[in-house]
Amino acid sequence: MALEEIIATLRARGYRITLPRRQTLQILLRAHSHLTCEQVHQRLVAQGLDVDEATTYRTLQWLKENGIIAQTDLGLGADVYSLIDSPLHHHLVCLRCGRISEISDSLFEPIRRQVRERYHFEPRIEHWAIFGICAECQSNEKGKIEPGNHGESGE
Amino acid sequence: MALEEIIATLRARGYRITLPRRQTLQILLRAHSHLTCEQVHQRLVAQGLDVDEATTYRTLQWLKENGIIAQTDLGLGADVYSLIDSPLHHHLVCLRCGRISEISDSLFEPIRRQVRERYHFEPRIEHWAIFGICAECQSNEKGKIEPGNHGESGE
DNA sequence: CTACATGCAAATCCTTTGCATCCAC
DNA sequence: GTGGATGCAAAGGATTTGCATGTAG
Repeated sequence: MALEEIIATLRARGYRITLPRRQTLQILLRAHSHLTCEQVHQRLVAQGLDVDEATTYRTLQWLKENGIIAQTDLGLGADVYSLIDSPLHHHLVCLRCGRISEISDSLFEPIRRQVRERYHFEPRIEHWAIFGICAECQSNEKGKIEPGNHGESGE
Repeated sequence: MALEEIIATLRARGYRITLPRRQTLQILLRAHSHLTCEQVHQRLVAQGLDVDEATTYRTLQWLKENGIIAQTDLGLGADVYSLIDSPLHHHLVCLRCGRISEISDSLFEPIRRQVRERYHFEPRIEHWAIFGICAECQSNEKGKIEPGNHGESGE
């Protein structure tokens, strides 16, 4: 979906289109990846827009409520925000090394269908993180935190 | 898994078994559901154990690192902690009314398998929340936040 | 005994909020 | 003109941390 198209939709819903809102949206459209609020804010400032970070939080919240972007916890401390555009994608996050990789949305289709059919629940699975251990860390430190294994220290 | 069995495992890993640790574990074993750190702490105090909440956070962290419990964000503000015991279960959380319902782990088996096979990634899907709109809210306020629909206000 | 766990209190840090001002419509 | 959006600054609240003390092994 193009910028002006989204803008028009939001305007049609009765919202006011301000410069902070327009530019925030533009940044997310161009990003092609997820960004923290802080990162979005930094880019806004870099573009010469003297906007407050609280406003950026409010704008992101608003875009989320309007189904334009998704909010995700990737274990980075701060949540990330990303455009909901097709094709959807999700992430694998390694609990050991922190590496984040991308996975296809197709894996989630079965679970979406079953949740709809069996529970009559409409799932919003737009940008997810699956935590676990990546291939590399599996070979490096086999099942270090597996229950039943023998670890060594509290940290 | 029984209390003493878990204790023995942890002791074998070289950890010290203190009263706060033993009783925290006991509370989680008896709970048969998820609890926030605050709730765990309250129960510890109610049992007459004058433990600090910071210690409770540390204990929960430790149990998590040792694969005994899972930590989940159910959208309640604070994360919840629950024993990893079979059969696993997960939750549907309604974004409208907040209702939380339980779903079977079997829905997740396909995605676990595919993540393992296709990405050689070992997923830790122990206690998840799927956010979305429950059946009741769907009929009450059809697709209020669907992209493409016409909502009304910022709040 | 000695290192690890705890108590206490303060700090962190993401996120939200109150209120006066401003501006999109 | 008017109500919604923003700036500013401060609060909020879950979680973490530093350090002295206590205690499990």
